[in-house]
Amino acid sequence: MRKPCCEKRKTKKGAWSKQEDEKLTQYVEKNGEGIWRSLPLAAGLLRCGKSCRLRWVNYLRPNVKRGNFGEDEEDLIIRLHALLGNRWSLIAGRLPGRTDNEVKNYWNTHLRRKLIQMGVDPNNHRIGHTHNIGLTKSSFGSRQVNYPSEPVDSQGDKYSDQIKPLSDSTSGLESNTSCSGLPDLNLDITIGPPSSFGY
DNA sequence: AAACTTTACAACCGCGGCCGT
DNA sequence: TACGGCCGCGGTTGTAAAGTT
Repeated sequence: MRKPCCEKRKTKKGAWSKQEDEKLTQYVEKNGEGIWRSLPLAAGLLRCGKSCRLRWVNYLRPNVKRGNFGEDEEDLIIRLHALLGNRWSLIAGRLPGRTDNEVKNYWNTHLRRKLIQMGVDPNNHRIGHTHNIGLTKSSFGSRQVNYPSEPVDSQGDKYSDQIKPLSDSTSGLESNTSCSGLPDLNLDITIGPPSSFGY
């Protein structure tokens, strides 16, 4: 059994102070990301490396977008969740400036509830407990969200402009057949204006 | 105004996978 | 091939803020 990474040293837990944020930011800006395990000592922080990484990635990183999610982002998250399930890092990777933690939190606090209110099971994106595949929920707020009507093939072209196949392996969707039974999705999704979603 | 409840989100924890030895 | 260390991920918890009674 692996020991917790922070067992060796006395480490601080809980909310980060301004001073800690500044130390971490200065260190990462000077030395770059990586080697999280040794970073706290080098930066003069009484935190474990994982904690530093989380704080940097989710909060301090310069291009992190904070604040409310737009409607286009909401739609994209819902559609991606229907395709990918709880693979938050992959979903977040398609949302510039958003982190997996933020997407996960937003899903759990807002979108899950929204889908439930709409009568959609947030786990499988089906209406109620029927086994419909290929549902089209006619309203999401004032707009429409189309769920995938069937598993995508490797070309991924069922999702028109928003979801296109990637040519390289950096999509994070690495295998042809995922262990969860999902098809090879190989998505290349960008956020466009809501009107371009084709609803 | 106070007490209580709900919501939102930052942070922690444990596990699995990858990589070097 | 086996082992150990590290990183990243997803689930869960803690708590401050907002809302309600």
